[in-house]
Amino acid sequence: MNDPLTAFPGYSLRRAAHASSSELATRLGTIGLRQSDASVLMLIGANPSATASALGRHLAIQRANMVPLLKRLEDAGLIERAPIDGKSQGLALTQLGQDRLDEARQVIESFEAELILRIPADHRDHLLPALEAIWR
Amino acid sequence: MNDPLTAFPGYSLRRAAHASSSELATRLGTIGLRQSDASVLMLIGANPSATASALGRHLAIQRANMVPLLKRLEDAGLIERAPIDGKSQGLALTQLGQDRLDEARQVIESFEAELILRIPADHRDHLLPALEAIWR
DNA sequence: TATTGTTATACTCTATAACTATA
DNA sequence: TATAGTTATAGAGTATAACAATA
Repeated sequence: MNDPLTAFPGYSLRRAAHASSSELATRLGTIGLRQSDASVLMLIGANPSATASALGRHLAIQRANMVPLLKRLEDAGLIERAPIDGKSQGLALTQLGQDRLDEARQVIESFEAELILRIPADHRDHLLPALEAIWR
Repeated sequence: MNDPLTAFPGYSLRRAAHASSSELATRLGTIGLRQSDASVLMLIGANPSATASALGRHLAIQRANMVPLLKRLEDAGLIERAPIDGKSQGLALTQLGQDRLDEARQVIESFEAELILRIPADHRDHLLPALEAIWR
């Protein structure tokens, strides 16, 4: 089939992200996490007592959409909240959350390693800086 | 904020695709098209009398999800269907569809040109081959 | 006044299963 | 038997508006 789309980096970006994302989602699913769950756990792990709003801003997830996400993690016993002041609450991993994060990190790191290996060596080191120029 | 995610190409791939995708969606919205609409129009334009199933396979859109998409394009008077045999139907652009495709192409091409310019020159030519290695 | 957390809601995208009719 | 088109449906991601309480 004649394909005028694949010449566009933007189109390939979408297709590559979708393919890679589906694969990672499947793997994280085996430990009961979504990609957004894993992102939030990693960010809380690296920033104990961060607030929901701050995490959302950093991850480009809106405040309103953080609510069910955090509720899910809390209901699963992975995170807990502690009041900072009357308005904000700091988030932290429980021990179970820390353990789950360790599992997630293993899944993600082996996934990322395989992803990088798929890229021909002469293009490999250019990918991350090129992508960051697009969204950062 | 301490961020362990941005070191991962897979994460940056998602963020870059989302950022780029939102921007293009906004621009295509001004001419009344979604990204999937524009993709399908471009593919029909380059492959007259292609079937819905074949387009879907090529674009990674499932048969079932092609139905409302094509109905929308047909209702808007952009495409028409012609029976190939008792089972399949070939898709073609109407004159209105051809005109809309020309508009979409302008939007996409200027978008893609800007996207490429955002990437530092020494990384620029590596992006497309790296992305294609991921999903093709 | 701006921000935090929240509720409610809606739209889009994606996925699966099942059905009919035809190749 | 496999394929094309279709229906119905569900899950997930994303977006906006609005509200109360607090900084």
